[in-house]
Amino acid sequence: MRKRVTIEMIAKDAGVSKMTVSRAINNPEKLKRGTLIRILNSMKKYEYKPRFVARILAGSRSNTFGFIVKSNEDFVIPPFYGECVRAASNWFKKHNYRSMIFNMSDEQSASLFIDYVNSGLIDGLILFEGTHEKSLLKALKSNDIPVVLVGEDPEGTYDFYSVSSNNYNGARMAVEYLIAKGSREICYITGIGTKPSVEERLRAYTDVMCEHNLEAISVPAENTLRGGVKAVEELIEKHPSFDALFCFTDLIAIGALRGLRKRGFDVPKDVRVVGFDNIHISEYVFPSLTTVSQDMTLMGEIAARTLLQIMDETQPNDSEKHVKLPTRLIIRESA
Amino acid sequence: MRKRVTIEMIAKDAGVSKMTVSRAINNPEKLKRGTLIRILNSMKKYEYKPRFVARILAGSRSNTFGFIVKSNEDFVIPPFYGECVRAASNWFKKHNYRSMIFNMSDEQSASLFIDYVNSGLIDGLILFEGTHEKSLLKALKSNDIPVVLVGEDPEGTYDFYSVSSNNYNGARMAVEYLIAKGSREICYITGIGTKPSVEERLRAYTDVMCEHNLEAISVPAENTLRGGVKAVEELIEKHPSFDALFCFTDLIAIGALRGLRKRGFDVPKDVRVVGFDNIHISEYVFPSLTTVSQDMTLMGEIAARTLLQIMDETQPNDSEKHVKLPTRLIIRESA
DNA sequence: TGGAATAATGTTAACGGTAACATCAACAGA
DNA sequence: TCTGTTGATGTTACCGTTAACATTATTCCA
Repeated sequence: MRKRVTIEMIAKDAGVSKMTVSRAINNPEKLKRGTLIRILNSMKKYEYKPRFVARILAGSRSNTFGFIVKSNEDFVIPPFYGECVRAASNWFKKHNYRSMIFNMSDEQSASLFIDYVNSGLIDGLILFEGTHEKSLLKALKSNDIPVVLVGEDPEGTYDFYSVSSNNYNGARMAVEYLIAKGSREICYITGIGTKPSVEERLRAYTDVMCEHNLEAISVPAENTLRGGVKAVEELIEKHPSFDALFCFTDLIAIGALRGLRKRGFDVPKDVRVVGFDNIHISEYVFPSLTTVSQDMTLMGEIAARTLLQIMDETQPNDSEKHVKLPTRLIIRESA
Repeated sequence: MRKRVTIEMIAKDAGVSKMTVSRAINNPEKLKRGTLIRILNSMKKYEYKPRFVARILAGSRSNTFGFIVKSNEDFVIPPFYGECVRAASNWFKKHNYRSMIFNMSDEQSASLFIDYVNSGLIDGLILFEGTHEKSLLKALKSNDIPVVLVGEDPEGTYDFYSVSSNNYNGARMAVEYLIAKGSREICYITGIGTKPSVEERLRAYTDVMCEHNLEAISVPAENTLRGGVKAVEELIEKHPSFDALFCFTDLIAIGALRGLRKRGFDVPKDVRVVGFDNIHISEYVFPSLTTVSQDMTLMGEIAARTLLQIMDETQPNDSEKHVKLPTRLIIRESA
């Protein structure tokens, strides 16, 4: 490998000082036309690329945003995040920012990642649920890194921006729909933990059931395909007479479909099933899944836009600090 | 935000020179016990974290590996990669290396990413199929970055290491199984492009069909769920009498299941379906998918191990430069 | 006990950029 | 013609670390 091309070599070749080359890169409008052209030619000739880490050390922005995700046993990037990552990435790219994805599955990876943050390698972050490591949040706050939480809005100590869905209304729609369809013994497979999404959807379910004088029965499940299978088995054991299932997520619901089939239940004839999230594959499983759709594309766009605004110092006003988007019920074959 | 803690402050606090602090971090065994302890205490007291970019600029390794993936319309990280990313990540983590994921969907993202490579921010890379951008490969080669290609083994100009499966044998097994089951009009939904995986599986299919004096009929499809649906529609139009489908990937196969059902075909009674990859969700769809399994976990481990070996200069010998792993036929409900 | 070998630490100069200030040329207005 | 202003470029210092070499302290053995 030949020697690295540095700004110094370009300066010499173009017959100017380093600083003038630096200006050609960062403030081209401040140079005389002829000088600029000469420098650009030299840069092309040597295939010069400024060295990222040197710029950052000298105090520049990195123009890089990151996504922090938590993988589960089914997917490295849970499909629920997918659309959002895609939309935000596109937004960043359009504004000439890089973006990258970090998998934060444990404390160790958090600490490794914090090095990045502390070094100025990251200008802003989108965090998904399950990645709110305390040490990470602290590092982000103390480095003053703009953050947007997506999908979950924990009104925590750190007061970051957030974009999420109206979980309560979404879950209500689902349960009310099942009741309208004629289901009476509707069980709920809920999520694990004390996240707002878990609590709000559960509350909606119990509220609606209560309003209709129906018994609310819920079992918890890991947010995975297997979690759905296991929860169904538990339900069949404890409450074999249910005629509908509302599930905390599509992943669980797809697992539930499999669990039901294994035990000989027909969906939707014997049991109606409704999920939450509307991940892409839900349209393709059999029976295709009736579900509550979160507008992940919009969430991604809003998150990205918010980060860019924070960086431009045109901070969105506080009323937009915690955005909650409406959900839609998508009716397919499973209910 | 208070002022950054630098190595200088630690040096002063511990009453030593910067260099000694640097040694405490990088070669603690070279210091006198007392000095080391004093320095460690100071570091803890000030919560000192060395600044990543400064180390790299001064010539250190980044201890960071990257995955380059190409998202499709269904997933940001195609599930096929998933297990591999997970396995390799764990391997890296165990050896105290960071890893991160880059989505390389177009030329622009390639050029942004190349900045990273040129800066020394990346010590090694795992590339998945579809990410072999020419400009990227060139940058990797000229920066002497260790690379392992996973899943595809294009014997290209750059001669990188690779880990892939024996596509030919895998596909043969699938088609022979279908024939053994009694299928005769077996169509193949093939992939797009001239990748080895596409060519080898297609060749295996035509070879087996030919050996049994059966007509080989194939249609191409995008490697997505929708691609599977569309290909089935095309087949029904052109060759409505098929009794089995072999698909280039599970994603296509799952799409095909949906397409078949829409047209009233029962799987496996009317049509047997076999996929390729054994992605996690294939076990959960209905009917669960019979498929050719690639050992992605092992591929990930081998890829990670290879990278580490290259860095240790204990380069694996050339016989291991292009690893091809065996595949297994996983029999489930769809065939 | 002295001198060589070795261990422990210090000093200097990079790494490759940019900020802040300095300089110089060109031009306008008095 | 002189001076003030502006525009274009150069100089110096610094970002925070490590490599390479220099120095000093310690140990070992004749």
